[in-house]
Amino acid sequence: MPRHWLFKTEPGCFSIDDLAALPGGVSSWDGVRNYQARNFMRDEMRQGDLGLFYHSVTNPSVAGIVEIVRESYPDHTAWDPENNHFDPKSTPEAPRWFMVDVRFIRKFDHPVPLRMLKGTPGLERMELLKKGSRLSVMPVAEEEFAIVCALADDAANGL
DNA sequence: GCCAACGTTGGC
DNA sequence: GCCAACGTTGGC
Repeated sequence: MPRHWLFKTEPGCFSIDDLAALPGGVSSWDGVRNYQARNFMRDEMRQGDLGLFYHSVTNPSVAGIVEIVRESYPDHTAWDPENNHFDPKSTPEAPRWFMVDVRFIRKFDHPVPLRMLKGTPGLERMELLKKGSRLSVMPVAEEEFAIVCALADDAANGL
């Protein structure tokens, strides 16, 4: 049974259009430097799982859907002193940070705004909506995933 | 720009 | 192990 996830990113840094423009629409989800988020990627994500692609900060909203196409492997950007996410405590021999590869599936014609999620029945317990939630990678319940997709389709149909 | 909430660091 | 200080995230 595939699980569902949410990937958070600032669109000014990496947007769903950026992902869609890559060859095959595939990108590694590198740069995560939070242990809880890492553990989700390293231990729980499986090929074929689906994820919501969330834009934070500017027009906070769910922008589309991605799929996990490669399970976790070491995040080599942690080894590069020139990289913004460099971490000297991570080495090729003892990698500390991990990432998965995601593939672009779909961009919503009408992104689902955060403020709409907040008022939608069935999403009360969504991790994203919890006060002070700052996780950049988090699980999403199957029902929650379906509700968000339905909201996007409703918006596309002018409802 | 503001500020609440969070994770990490480091002194003790 | 505790906790204050700090830097960061992210909504508004």
